[in-house]
Amino acid sequence: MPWVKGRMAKRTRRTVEEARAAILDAAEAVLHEVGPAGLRVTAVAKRAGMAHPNVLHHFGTREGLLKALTTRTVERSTERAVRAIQAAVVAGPEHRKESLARVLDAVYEGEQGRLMAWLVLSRRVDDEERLDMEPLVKLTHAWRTSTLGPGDIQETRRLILLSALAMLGDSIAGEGLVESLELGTGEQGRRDFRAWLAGFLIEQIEGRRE
Amino acid sequence: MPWVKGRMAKRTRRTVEEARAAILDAAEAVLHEVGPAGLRVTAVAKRAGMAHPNVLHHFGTREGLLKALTTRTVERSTERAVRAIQAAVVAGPEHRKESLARVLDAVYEGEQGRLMAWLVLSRRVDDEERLDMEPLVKLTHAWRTSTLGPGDIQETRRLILLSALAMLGDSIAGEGLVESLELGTGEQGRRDFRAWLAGFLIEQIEGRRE
DNA sequence: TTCACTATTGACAGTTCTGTATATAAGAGC
DNA sequence: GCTCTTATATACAGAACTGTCAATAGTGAA
Repeated sequence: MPWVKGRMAKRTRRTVEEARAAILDAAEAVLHEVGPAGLRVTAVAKRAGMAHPNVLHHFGTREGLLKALTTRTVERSTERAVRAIQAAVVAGPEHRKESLARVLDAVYEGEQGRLMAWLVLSRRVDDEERLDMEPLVKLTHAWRTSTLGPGDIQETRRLILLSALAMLGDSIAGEGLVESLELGTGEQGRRDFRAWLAGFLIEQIEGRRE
Repeated sequence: MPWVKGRMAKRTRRTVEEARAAILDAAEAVLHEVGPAGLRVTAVAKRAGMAHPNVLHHFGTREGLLKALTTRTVERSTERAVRAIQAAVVAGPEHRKESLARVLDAVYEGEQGRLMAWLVLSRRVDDEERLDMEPLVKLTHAWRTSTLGPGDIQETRRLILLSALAMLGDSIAGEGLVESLELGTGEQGRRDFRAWLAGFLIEQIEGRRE
């Protein structure tokens, strides 16, 4: 049977890598808004500027797309965190507070926090994608001891946990809560809080040093 | 036209209040698992043991159901928090740490934390349902000054923010992160962390008192 | 230029889901 | 008992969504 119905649109042919990246970027934007359960293959395709079967061609199924996106997000997040801490280490002890503030900013910077929150909440991270926190613990503890002298590593672990949970909460509810508590408006209020938190953590560590 | 197809099932007729409560309970359980975007009216009905049009009869639309559930969840959460803090106030200064730990436990106790996380993340709280934190601030500051003497209320606000964000993060990622950081397993690890956090907060406040 | 490969597309099938129309039975009130 | 109200049920319509299939057009290699 000949092929007559409809007129074909112009096609832009990408390499496999380009196509996959474009689709993942689009999926990330969609997921940022509606979360994994609300992610529609058609919406992703539309945002990526292609027909939806092409998305399925590259990722097999909707579920495959979500899995790939989860992997990429987790990798990027841990990468980002490790790099920020390494930067803090080389910055030296005299910039403790600024470095720590920058670490806090970096961990769930921009949309990454919301993405992680969605993925964790829908149990997509933590099952397949167990986070490996050990390098982060080692790095942080090394940084801490190098600037403040020896300390309890369990305490480091707890402080990391506190920071991680607070940053995760911040990326979910930060804007609303900062304003509800009259601690400033919008992004500035959140940055102020993070700066304060950095100082708070360092004071606490110093107070326990002896 | 006569009505012949199918045989009617036994019916249990509830009052409006009972029916609405049963449906909201079912919806809460479903939402706990899959979030607002994943909530299906049919799934709620099945869980509540009724046919799905009955759900729509009571709440109009799927959206109406979600709105009602959001309202109920926000009310319950704030109620719970306020009550826990009031209990802490009457408990007196000698039980500061235990009281604070119990407040932290209560805020997002059980499934409430996950529910709030879903609702905030999908922007269902914060638009219509702006949280009113002022009573909580007042209560907490009164408690703080009554046990520790006068202090900066801005600091109280920041500490509340830190606690709220950490508890929110805890209800989302607590289990996984506590284990990843080797700070205990399961619920016990989280309780330990909350107890430690209570002590941490109080030490910090005392250190800044003078 | 020609050819092979495959990224991309339009059309469609099957399922699922929300919302509606209509019928019925469980109670409440008389 | 009888009637009226309405919570609940079945059946169905229409839309949306995922995944399949076959056709087609870029693109690199021969």
